[in-house]
Amino acid sequence: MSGRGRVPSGQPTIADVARHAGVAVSTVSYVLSGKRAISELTRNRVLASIRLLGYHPNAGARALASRRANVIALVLPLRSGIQVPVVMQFATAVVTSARRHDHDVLLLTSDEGPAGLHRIAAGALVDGLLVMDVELHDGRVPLLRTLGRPSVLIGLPAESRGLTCVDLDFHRAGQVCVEHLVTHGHRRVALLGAPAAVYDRGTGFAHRTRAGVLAAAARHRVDAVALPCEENAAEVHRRVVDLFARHPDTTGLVVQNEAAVGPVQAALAALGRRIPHDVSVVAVCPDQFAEHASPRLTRVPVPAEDIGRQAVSLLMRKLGDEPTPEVTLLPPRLTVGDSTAAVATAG
Amino acid sequence: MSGRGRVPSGQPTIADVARHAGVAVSTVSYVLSGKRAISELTRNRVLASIRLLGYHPNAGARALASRRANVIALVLPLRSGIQVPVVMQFATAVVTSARRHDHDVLLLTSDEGPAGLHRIAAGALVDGLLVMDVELHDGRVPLLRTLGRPSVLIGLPAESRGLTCVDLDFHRAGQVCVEHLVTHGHRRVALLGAPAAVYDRGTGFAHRTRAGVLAAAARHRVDAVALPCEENAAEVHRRVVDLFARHPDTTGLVVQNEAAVGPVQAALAALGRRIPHDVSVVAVCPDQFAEHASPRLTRVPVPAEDIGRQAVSLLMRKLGDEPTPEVTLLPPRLTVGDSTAAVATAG
DNA sequence: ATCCGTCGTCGAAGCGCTTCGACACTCGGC
DNA sequence: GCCGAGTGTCGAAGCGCTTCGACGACGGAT
Repeated sequence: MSGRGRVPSGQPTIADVARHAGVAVSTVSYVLSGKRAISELTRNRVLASIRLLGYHPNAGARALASRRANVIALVLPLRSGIQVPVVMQFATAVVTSARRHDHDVLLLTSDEGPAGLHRIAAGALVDGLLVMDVELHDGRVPLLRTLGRPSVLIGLPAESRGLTCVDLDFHRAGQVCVEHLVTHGHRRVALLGAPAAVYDRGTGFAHRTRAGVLAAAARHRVDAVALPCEENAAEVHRRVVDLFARHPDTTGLVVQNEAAVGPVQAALAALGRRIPHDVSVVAVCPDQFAEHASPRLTRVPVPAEDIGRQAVSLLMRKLGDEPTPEVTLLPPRLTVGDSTAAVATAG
Repeated sequence: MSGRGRVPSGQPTIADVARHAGVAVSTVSYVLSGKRAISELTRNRVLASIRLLGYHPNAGARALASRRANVIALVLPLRSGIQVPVVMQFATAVVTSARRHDHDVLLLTSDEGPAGLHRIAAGALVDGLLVMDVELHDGRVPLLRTLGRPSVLIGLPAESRGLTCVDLDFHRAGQVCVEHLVTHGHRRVALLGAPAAVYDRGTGFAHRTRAGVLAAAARHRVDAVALPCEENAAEVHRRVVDLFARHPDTTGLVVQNEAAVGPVQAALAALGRRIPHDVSVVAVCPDQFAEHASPRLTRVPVPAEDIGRQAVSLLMRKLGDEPTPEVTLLPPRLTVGDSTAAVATAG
């Protein structure tokens, strides 16, 4: 009496398909992978059997034999102050793009620390990693180099040699905002940026935007201040009041914090400054958000979808051992809304 | 001349560990799984070798041999109008809890449709599924029954027989809000709920909250209206103005839409109605959010963390073939803030 | 007719792990 | 001194798939 026999899983296996189609197991495999020529006739017979039996290849077996899990990791730190909706947009773009490349996405937060990345990578649970919310001096960067698996960063650390990074060109975005304001005659502008904690830990996009704003202001010889900006209404209110107390002649605002946009508008209203008559506002934020605000904001959208797609396709290229550029910065595009106007001619 | 020899992966295998420790492969396996007794001495020797070699078990091989991937799927539809931050909170709670149970999380959006769920489940990529944003008549529910893998719903469909569901008791939450207002003497209340689209597709939590609000109002014989509520400021403003035009004697507001809270406050301010002197506001939303609003809101927090943890632990129980309750509803707790007060005695 | 190159298919050897039965041992009870 | 019941360890058989080499069959060139 057989003896060992573990119970069969219930799911049909490739052997079942082969038997049903009257071909060898390897033939079924080649039909599925397309790695060898198979006659039209055989292919159709096999495909019919597959459909009939409801066959789905076993992921574990496939990963084991092919040394490819067809899964990529999405590493999301989920720190305080991150812009949740933007992150979510990235995540969905990544999942969707990955599926187009026949890969699935494993979600990793960082609270397991470096050990988590090791476990995942060394255990061959994933073929490659996508790392989000990158800091200028990110501790994960050296780690990535030791993992022995391809990775792509969404964001740009200070030192990008040997890496593959994708992001919006936030430096340029900051410049573009200021230039737009300058073109409209504004001579004193302010950046209301990310929460202080985000700058403190050296998050790339915040620093780069600030640098861009300040650089453009300097070049055009306009006065500029950059302020961090928390996300709750009371804080924002205080900031704005304070800003206009110190610099009453401020007429241009760059806001890089979608959560702060509403409160900023409210605060300006409370100060009796109208948008755009008295103060022009440019936002760096997801497009949807800016579009539904009222007035419709002049903005530099963060193209989360594009970036996510790019990131995935770069990672796929690396998985296929193709060379990839170290840094891919998407050019910012400024969309004019109703929140900016020429500066009012002095009384 | 070996011949076949594929290149070795580079990662040490269990065989390497066994050789290094001078034991059999199976012994290493038992040290790792604890499924058979191993002497202290041997265990330590093996563990030392593991650490020394930097061994991590290959996930695919393990999944194949044990028929357990140690991965669960998190199914997020990501439809319009979902409350992104809440969803994100769930997601991170799920990932964290899953790790505690030695599982990883595969992120699935629904844009691949039912086929995606089949692929994942039949291919044994995951051991079980966690399904979020459940509608009253969710098309995925019958599907889940056919997958042959355990699943847990975060949310509550109309028909929950044979399922396992976890959620906040939103019906009770609605009641609690109204009761709080009634206790403070309010006689006309309104619910500003989720966006219309959310009700239209029959999302459970929105309907259940509305039902709870209306039921409590009826029982306490106070007047109540329930309005859907979009997320952009202009819409909200119109709604609120309209509400008070029709029912100027409204003094209690239940808001179940964190994105709308700010605009609601602004609209009330614009109408010259102060919180809480003229109008009391109770929010159903994540705690963090309510806590940082000003005034600090009276709220029924959505305990995303708890729910996520519960969901995972129920799923783990199902994976272990233990019985689970069909419906687990967490009791709502109302936290008093500064946005509600006794109704002003009529002038 | 013969030879060679292609095409389509097959069989078998793993991939790295878990798990089952077998097989020493040791130890207490009689 | 022997038996039986644990203990601790080993060997081997898969898990379901991919991939490599082999090998007929066929067709065009010689």
